[in-house]
Amino acid sequence: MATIKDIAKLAGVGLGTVSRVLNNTGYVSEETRQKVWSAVDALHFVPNGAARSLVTKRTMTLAVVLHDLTNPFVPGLAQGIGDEAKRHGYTMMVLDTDWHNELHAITTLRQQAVDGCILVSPANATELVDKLQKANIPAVVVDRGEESGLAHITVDHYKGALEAMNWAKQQGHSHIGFLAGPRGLRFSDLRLRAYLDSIGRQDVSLGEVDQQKNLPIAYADFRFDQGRLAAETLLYAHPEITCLFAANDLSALGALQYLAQQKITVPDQLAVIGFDDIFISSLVHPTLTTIRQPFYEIGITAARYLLERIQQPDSPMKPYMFDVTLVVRESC
Amino acid sequence: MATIKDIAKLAGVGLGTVSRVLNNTGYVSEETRQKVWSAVDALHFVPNGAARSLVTKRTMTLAVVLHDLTNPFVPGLAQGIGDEAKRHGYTMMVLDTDWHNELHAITTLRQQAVDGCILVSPANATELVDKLQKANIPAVVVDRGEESGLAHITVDHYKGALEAMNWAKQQGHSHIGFLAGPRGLRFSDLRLRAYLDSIGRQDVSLGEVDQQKNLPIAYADFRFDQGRLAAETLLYAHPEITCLFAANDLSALGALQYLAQQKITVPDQLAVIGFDDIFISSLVHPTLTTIRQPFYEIGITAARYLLERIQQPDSPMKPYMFDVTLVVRESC
DNA sequence: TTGAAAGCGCTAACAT
DNA sequence: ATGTTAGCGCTTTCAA
Repeated sequence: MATIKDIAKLAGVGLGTVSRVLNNTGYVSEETRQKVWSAVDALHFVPNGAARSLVTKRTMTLAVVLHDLTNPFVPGLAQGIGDEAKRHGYTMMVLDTDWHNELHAITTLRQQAVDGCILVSPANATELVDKLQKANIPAVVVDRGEESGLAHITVDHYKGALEAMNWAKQQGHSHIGFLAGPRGLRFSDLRLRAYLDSIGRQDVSLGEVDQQKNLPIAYADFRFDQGRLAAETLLYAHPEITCLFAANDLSALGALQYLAQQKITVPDQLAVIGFDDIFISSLVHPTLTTIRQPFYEIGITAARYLLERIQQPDSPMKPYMFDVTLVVRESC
Repeated sequence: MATIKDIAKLAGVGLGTVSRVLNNTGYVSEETRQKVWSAVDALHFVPNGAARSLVTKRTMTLAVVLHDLTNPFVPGLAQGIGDEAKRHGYTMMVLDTDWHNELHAITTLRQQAVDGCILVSPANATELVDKLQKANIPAVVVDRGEESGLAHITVDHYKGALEAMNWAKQQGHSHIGFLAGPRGLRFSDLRLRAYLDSIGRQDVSLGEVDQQKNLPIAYADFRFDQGRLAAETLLYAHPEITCLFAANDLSALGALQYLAQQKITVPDQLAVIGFDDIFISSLVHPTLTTIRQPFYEIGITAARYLLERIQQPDSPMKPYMFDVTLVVRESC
């Protein structure tokens, strides 16, 4: 591998000049510039990133810490981040924590010295961002940390769930069951809160939900197979239900499958409405009415925001709240 | 940020000793070892990857170059790679080329100096691997480069397509149409070849296919919407068809959607069989009969193979050919 | 078993 | 406008 020393020798100039040409900094005459570039071409020279990072303290790498690559909303998000990163000359590093090892990921980040980091709905945002801050790594959180004043981007989950409920009511449904996501995840809780408010149970706090056995709520934990089971449980316990609102599309899809097997027609006998608008939702039969989150745009924005914070670490933090859209299809 | 200098000072030892403790190399007395580690803990020291890379020439990073993060088979593959990489202390870097810029990605790789690279069905494998070789970056190709003696991993596409066809025939279908993938992609061509052979047209070379206007083949280019159109075209031109074999699940799903809209019942009026077994395929109605590729395992193997080649660059290359499995569901 | 010193390839400050 | 020099933080000889 050629080094700038080789380039300098071949071009007959000093080390500093080569560096100046490579980085377009300082004054270099057109003539020497040419000489350097042709030496670069001749030797197929590519600067050594490690050496460069060592002195500049920049790696031109962004990290994305996420929980599960196969989660259907992740690819769109990651693509947005990657595209925007590339546009600015950055590379994207992906750390899949598999819902644990978040701290381990942070250690990796510190070693690899990424310039910044996007945390996708981390389990413990505050702690992670704190650790990153100590290591001087700017971070942006997606769908978390709203309370704690971190740099974050989110979606109006509450409003989205409310819109879904309103649409269902508008379709004439007065008994709507809820397939809840995991408790403790903020955006999951927000959707649950909206559901409760919408059915007129503002009086029930999130902590009390589990005591209220008569509420038409079952936990599907955002998962397909749990969605099937939860739908079954819920319909058995609450035969009066005419519509299921699922906290995410995947569990709605599970419910849909269960209903198809039971020969329950959708939406005639039972309507279903989801949340997310993942790709699959427009393909299943019946197609799923849902709330769309603009994942790709969120990714773009997250990357852009992070890049800003990298350049100006103490610029004031702006809140980003994405709006969601009701996508009406066949299921409700 | 603390450096080993700080550690050395605090622990009252020399630089080399700290390094030896950190890397578990050479002899260090238990006592000094303790002293060093407690200094490390006290200062929250994390070694600087760039400095380390600069001297060791290793970055502990693997790159994955792929074309489209949102392609449904990618997440499983990437997860396999990432998991195996993590198990060996490596980090995964993802480069999404969006079907062009492959060469640009290579430049990034050279700069960031990854230790190795997995190319997922690159458009021009030989050229890329050649460039990487010149930069001393070991590479493993997934689904490409079989001809050219590169380190590669593939799936028995030919046999898989044959199995799909045999199953269709076994179900009593004698007029089977083909929704082809893009031409020129090796694994796409292999599936087409198997189709032709299976309908007894060994005489038609791949180059001649387009001249043979009477063949029941339409191009769906692996895409959902093209799958819809291709199904329509094909059924119009060849009403005798009773079964559609799609070169991948996504286009099969497109065909399925078209058929549902036309109130053509599947599999009674028309059977459909796909290739890939992406997640969605088990969720649509009717569920899709298809050929399963073990994406996660392929990812694991690709990473493991790459790691081997990193350790022993001139070890003999082993061919890896994954078997596929017929997954019988409702559509055929 | 340990400390000292050289050097990885580059940038940036300082001369010239 | 250009060459020289001093590190960046670490590993790795080489002595001791």
